[in-house]
Amino acid sequence: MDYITTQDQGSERREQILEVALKQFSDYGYHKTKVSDIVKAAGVAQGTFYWYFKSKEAIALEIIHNKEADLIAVVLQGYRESKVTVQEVVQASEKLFEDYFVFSQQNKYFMRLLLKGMETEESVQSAILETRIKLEKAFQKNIERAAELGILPQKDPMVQSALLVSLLEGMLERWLFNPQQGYSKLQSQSAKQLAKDVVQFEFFGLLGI
Amino acid sequence: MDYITTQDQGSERREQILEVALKQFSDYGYHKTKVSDIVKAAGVAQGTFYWYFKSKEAIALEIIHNKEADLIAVVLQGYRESKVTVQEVVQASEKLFEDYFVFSQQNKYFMRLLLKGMETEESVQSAILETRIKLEKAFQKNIERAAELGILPQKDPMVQSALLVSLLEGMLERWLFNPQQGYSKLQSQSAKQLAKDVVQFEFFGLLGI
Amino acid sequence: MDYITTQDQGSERREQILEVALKQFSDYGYHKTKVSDIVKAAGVAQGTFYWYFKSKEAIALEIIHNKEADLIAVVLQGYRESKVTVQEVVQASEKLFEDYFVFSQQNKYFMRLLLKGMETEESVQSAILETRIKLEKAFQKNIERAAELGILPQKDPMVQSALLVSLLEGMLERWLFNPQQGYSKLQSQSAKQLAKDVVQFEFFGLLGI
Amino acid sequence: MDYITTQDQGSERREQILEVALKQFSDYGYHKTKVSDIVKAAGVAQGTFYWYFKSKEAIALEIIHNKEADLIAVVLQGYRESKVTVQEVVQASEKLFEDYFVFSQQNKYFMRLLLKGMETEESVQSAILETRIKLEKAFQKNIERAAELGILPQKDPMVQSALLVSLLEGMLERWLFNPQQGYSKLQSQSAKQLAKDVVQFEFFGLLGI
DNA sequence: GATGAATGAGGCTTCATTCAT
DNA sequence: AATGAATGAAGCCTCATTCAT
Repeated sequence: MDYITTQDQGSERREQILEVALKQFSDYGYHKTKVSDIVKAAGVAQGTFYWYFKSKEAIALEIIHNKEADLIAVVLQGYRESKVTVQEVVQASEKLFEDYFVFSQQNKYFMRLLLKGMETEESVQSAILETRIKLEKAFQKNIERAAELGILPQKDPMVQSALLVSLLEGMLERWLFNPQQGYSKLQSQSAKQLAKDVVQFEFFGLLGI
Repeated sequence: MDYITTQDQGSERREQILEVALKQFSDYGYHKTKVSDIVKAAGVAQGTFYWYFKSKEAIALEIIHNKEADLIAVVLQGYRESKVTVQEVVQASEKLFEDYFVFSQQNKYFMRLLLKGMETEESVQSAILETRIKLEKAFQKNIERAAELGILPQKDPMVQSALLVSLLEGMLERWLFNPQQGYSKLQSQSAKQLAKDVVQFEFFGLLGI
Repeated sequence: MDYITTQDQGSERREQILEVALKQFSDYGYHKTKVSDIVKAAGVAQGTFYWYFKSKEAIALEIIHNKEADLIAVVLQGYRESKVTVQEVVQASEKLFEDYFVFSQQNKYFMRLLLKGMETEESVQSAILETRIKLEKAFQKNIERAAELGILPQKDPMVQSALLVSLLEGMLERWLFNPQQGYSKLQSQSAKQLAKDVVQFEFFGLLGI
Repeated sequence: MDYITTQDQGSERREQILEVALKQFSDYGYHKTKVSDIVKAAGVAQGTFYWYFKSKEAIALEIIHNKEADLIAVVLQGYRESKVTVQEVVQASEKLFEDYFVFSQQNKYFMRLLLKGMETEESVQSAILETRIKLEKAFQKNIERAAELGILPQKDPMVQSALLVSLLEGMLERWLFNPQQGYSKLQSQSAKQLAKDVVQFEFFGLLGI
């Protein structure tokens, strides 16, 4: 007989409500997701929601903050080793982008919130925006390092990271979220293949080799 | 001496409500924009809104459809003349992107709706999505033509237009909409300069000349 | 060339609005009939309605009062001559009921208002009720006279007229107004035949000769 | 000692709202009865209404359906035993009519809805009409049986039941619902006495024995 | 911890009526 | 006389949040 303590059963419930809320926010948006929907899907009573969370806004905020660190970690980790040749940088980029796409695949709902930026309270909006900025900063830092090493031409790194992240986010959106026409070929690609396409374009543009 | 007829004064009211609504939808989103807010800002009574529009949903739909054609026209027009050298294509691209950014600047609120894709009724959502798809299709067609002419390498034009539009939309977002930190340098650029940056990256990538 | 004065053209409009309103009140009821519906059907502008009538309530009141006198006249006229034999009374009744049904047929919409007693303002309600009471009083007076002449047994004339009018109104409703099942045979009857049925029942009951 | 469970307290609230709504619908009609009136009279908040009922229309429908079965049962039960003489049939009729009037007295508000047929949504209208048709069918069936047994002359049973129900409904209206003049004597009668009057007229008419 | 009934502010919309022309 | 745009009170309903148990 295992002595399962009940002390963290609440925790489990909490986790479950969080998950359900994330999915619904992502699928239907913040306003169209009613607290009553969340509790129904989570199989708890309406009051229970408010035992665990102060408000609908609070749970949204928590959802954002929860995964922020994980996402940033993916990017920062991607550049840890120093590289010296273009070849190495390209390979590192490929690896990084793949990680980014894999993470997005595994955290589809979260990423949709981040990109589609739900229409919600100021506080949540800000949280989303900040996360995205942090992410872009992480990319920017790496571009700067590569420029210092003479691997990349010396151009405005802010603009370059903006271009790069635009690429990543745009492709991610089309790959994971756009349900309909046109992108079926894209959607059947693996994260690795998608990363390759982006890297190719990133470094060499349309005319590229 | 012009005899200004009063006959379209009603039309003016209508137009004014449309404008106010567009701005508010763009600034605060669909759900947070109350009909009562719109009429207050437009200086008319609540009932007046319903004299001109069937519902809140209807005005949103009309807003989208209103400018769709204009936007598409900008892109289609951009490629009318045939080009034969890379130089010409690059220049044409620059011109096109500039037009796109200028249009966006002049229709800032509309473009924000399009990109941030407000959380709203199905019908409006679809209208937005369709507009974006049409836009991308327009770009795709031109890439295909350039490939046929041997100006661009023969790659998947769907992926290439997706990459391109990602670039444009991402930069547009950072240029026009992101109110805060980091993008001040970007935001002070002219549409022309921004177009140059994007074209440079588009054709030659990070490593480009 | 006829010199049609335009002075009563307004009158015509007025009449037309009255007619349209009567039909709509009867068909859809007071509350479900909107002033905007009436004017649409009458082919005039919304403001025109209020040139002719003080309010929606006022037009309803006028409609009721308009035909009240006609209806009462039908009943009072029915008993003008003195009768001395049962035979004569029965024949007179038959004639009277036929008149009543014919009038109802010709004033279908008005009679429906009277019987279904629309859900409306107090004042209109009262007007309807009063009309019905006047009608019943007219019947009652005649029953009293017949009783005095020894033609009818001396019973409570109030109850008898109530019974009689119940009969008339109930059959009228089923004959003219009930659109559906069961009454098709009834509905194809003439006013004369219907009057016969009612008179038969009135004087002799179910067991009657 | 009774252990009154609190489990159906919610049910009590529901019941109370139903009752209040029935009374108000009956007294003022469907449209003039506002949901805000109902909850005020019931002493609950506006939202509470919508916890128990989907809409104003839904509660009206439920009210109708609730008592329909009871009413039909009264009529059907009235004729269960077989009768062979006129005397027996008359007595059975008297009993049945009395039951009908007693039920009506006890369900005054419901019966008013049924007879005055409130101006409301299609669905409720239909529910009311159907109930009335079922009732008349029940009467018709019994008249047919009496005719088969040779107790009543062979005439059109549809017409006869129509006449009969007209009588019952008309008298009920005057007995229970007409607040004013003229019917005071009627209104002070017992259900039994009223039933007698109607039966007398039903079988023998004005001239009756 | 958990329930679900209860709350009430506030949103969208309708519609009788008024007003400027 | 006539128009039709404009008004605003008021109705139905939603839904985040609270409360008694």
